[in-house]
Amino acid sequence: MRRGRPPLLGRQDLRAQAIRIVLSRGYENVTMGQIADGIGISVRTLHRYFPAKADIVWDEVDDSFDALGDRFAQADPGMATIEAISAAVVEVFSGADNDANRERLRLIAMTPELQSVQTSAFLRWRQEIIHFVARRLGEPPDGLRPIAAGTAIQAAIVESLGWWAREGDPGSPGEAVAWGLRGLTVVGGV
Amino acid sequence: MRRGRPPLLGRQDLRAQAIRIVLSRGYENVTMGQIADGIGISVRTLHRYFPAKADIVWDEVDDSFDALGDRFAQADPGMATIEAISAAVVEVFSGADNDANRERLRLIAMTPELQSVQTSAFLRWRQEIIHFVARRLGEPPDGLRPIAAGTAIQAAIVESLGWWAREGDPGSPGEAVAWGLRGLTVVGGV
DNA sequence: CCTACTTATGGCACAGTCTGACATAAGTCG
DNA sequence: CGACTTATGTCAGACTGTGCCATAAGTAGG
Repeated sequence: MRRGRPPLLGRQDLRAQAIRIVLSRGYENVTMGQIADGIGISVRTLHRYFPAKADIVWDEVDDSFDALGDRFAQADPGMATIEAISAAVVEVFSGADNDANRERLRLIAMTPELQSVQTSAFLRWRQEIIHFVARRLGEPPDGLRPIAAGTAIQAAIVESLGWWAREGDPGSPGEAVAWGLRGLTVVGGV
Repeated sequence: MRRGRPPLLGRQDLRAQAIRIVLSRGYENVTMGQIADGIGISVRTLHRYFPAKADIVWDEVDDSFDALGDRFAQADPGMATIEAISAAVVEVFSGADNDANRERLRLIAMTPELQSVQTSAFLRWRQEIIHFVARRLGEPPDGLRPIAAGTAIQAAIVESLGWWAREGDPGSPGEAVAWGLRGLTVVGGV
């Protein structure tokens, strides 16, 4: 059996409760202490699960990593790179709860501290995209072009999601991403 | 005449001294208190000139804004959007001191806290690019495609500069940016 | 049951960033 | 000289984040 003292709450529950509190009061208006109190744990424990406050909001992205990686692996080799990435993101988002996502993404889009992300989740996601681009270009993942293009694509995706959340666009988040990435190719050609 | 008590040091001198201290000891190894002591001013005053610690490093970018905006205004209408932006950035950087720039950019590239930027300078710069893209696309500056593409292009530029500084690339920073942005168009087409 | 071990949690102190309120210094203008 | 204006300094405080150590709550084995 599993040794040691069992956690009071699973990571999922913890995250759900924390996000609920953050959404209800606003990211900048609530402190880690208030979040911890609301959940019923100590601040120290909260910080152990989420090293940075921003991780509370971004960490949920972790769940879509495996899915995204799988989509990349299965991507049609004949499909253009950006199209393949767009398709993968669209699929990952199509299964998600749009209303909950919109609320969380709007929070990110409207909170500067959350937009400038160096969270572990965000970095892992970027690496995934960079490696995919590198394979497509046939270049090493630490080369200039994969890094520059991968980072740019990630930025476009995040910005598209933010725009979708801010504007209250009637479509799905996946559609917004597809549009945004297509805008990238248009600019590249024009 | 100018009323009130004159500043002890101009903003330029302040910034130069602060950057010198940061570069010599490392961004994360030096505190605002140590920087203030090194200059000979109080921490509070230092914070008044640079609201965030990251501004000390990024603020110098401000100087190239007007130049960048001018280049955009003079850009050849027949030139492709990315080419025009690339050319403008190259020109702005060609006049700069490469060694000093490399040192500062390497600091940014190797300090996570400096890469995730929401500094005022960075945001102004982004808006400049977004507006240029919007004019080229004939779309409003708050539309999805200009925002997504503009943000992506800025990310590619910054990432290219970081790569150039990290790798010790023998070329100029402008060349690295040109390469990185070209990689963006390649991915868009492939 | 009792002991050893393992893991989660809590409490505490602390460094560091950043802000607000207020006093003080150093100029100009009349 | 006195009124005004601007820059600086001092102080207290909130907040994030980390290290250290004690404690709680389980399991495994005698």
